[in-house]
Amino acid sequence: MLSRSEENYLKAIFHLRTDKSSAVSTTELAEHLNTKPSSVTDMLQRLNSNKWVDYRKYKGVILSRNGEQAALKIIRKHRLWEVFLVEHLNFNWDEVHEVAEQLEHIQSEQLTSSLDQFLNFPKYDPHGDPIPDATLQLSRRTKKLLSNFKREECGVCIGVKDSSADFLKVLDRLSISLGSEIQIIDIEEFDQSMRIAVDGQQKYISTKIASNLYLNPV
Amino acid sequence: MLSRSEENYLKAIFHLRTDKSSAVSTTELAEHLNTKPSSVTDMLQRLNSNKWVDYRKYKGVILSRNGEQAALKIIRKHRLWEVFLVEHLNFNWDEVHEVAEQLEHIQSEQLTSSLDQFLNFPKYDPHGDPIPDATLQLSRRTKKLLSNFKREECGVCIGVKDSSADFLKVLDRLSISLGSEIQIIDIEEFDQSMRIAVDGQQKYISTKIASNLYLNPV
DNA sequence: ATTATTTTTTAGATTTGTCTAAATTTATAT
DNA sequence: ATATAAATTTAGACAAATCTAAAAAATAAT
Repeated sequence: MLSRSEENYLKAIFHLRTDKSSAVSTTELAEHLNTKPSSVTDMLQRLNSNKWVDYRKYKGVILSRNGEQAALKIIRKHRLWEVFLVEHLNFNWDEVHEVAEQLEHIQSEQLTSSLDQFLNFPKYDPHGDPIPDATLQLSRRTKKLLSNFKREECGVCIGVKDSSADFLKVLDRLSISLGSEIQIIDIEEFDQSMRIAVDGQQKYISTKIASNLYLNPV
Repeated sequence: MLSRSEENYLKAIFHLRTDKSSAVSTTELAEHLNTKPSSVTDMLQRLNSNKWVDYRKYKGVILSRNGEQAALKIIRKHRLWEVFLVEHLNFNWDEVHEVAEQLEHIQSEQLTSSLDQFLNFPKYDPHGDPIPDATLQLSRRTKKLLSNFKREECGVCIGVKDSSADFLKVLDRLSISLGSEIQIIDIEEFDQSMRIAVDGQQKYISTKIASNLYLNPV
């Protein structure tokens, strides 16, 4: 069985690899996990000898089939708990992460599947990220950064790229949440900042905000 | 902050001390925690130097004020989660313990208090044990073992002494659960076995069963 | 009250996960 | 192509939590 620390490494490798699709480097992992490169090397050697990852000296690491399944299980639990915290315990979406980091390590198949059922088999978590189902499949949908939209185009907010508390607070202030309908009214030539309508209400947002919001085009 | 292992020691001392009210011995703790006496000694010395317990060589250990508060916090979380699992995730009362053992270590004041509220501030867990409230007070009520009742007396089932899966299964089979009204119809002189009525239905039970069921006399 | 037995503690070793400092390999720059 | 810088690994150490085996203290038995 995987230790908590091993689980965190697998999860980190998964997250760092999804966009990059090349091997993950020791330094990257060390930064992401707030630890030292030498500690990462040690752990990767252990995970490699137990076949959770494919790691080669100086060449970085990728998840094995087993490792990826294990990572998906943890992510599934993490995201289900986030839904529970927001929908039933009235957490704000910027308060859930820290607690979900702990809850994701609880070991009980029965707990995970009952929770899934209790929550009505949600497909997305409160940040719009997909929740692996019981067979660990992720649902995909087209998502496009708001910053890549053109004048007059429309979309529904389905997720965030940056999920830091700071950014989520900005969204709260702008009354933007998952499901908000957003229309691009105008784009400033000078700095690409945008005038948009959020569920009818006009707002003005910076490029930085626009480039961290995912919309599903309509 | 307490490690998971330290938390388990505090909880064990609390549980072993409630009935006994004398100091808890090293061997007792070792058995209860499935570990060796030498490991217990090590840990008690550490807990003692951090003022969680009052431990003296060869004399056993009791909780300090701090230690008792810490133990009550863990017990509060454990029992709240048990209520959640049974009432909302359809766990049977013999399936909750193992999972609650993990959930009790999650650190988040906000989580505990929101969960308490979500569950409507329950005073007792699914085994009838009292849940410490936000100020860590336990509600008390008179409870008497069924085996101490006399012919024709009545009571409401409010808890179990033995909460092993085996015993809880027996109770399921007898349709005895928390809140069941029980009347003693007859007691066999020979072996103290009992004929009782559970919510009107007559049943025959052994002394061993009777001496593990708590009733609130009416 | 001595001896024998049981309980408890100490000493020393082990595993996991981490660290620092030094050595090695890879990448970059002239 | 070689020197320099950056990234990575190795070696050795440490803390937490455990273990076994041996020593010490407390308890029980004669």
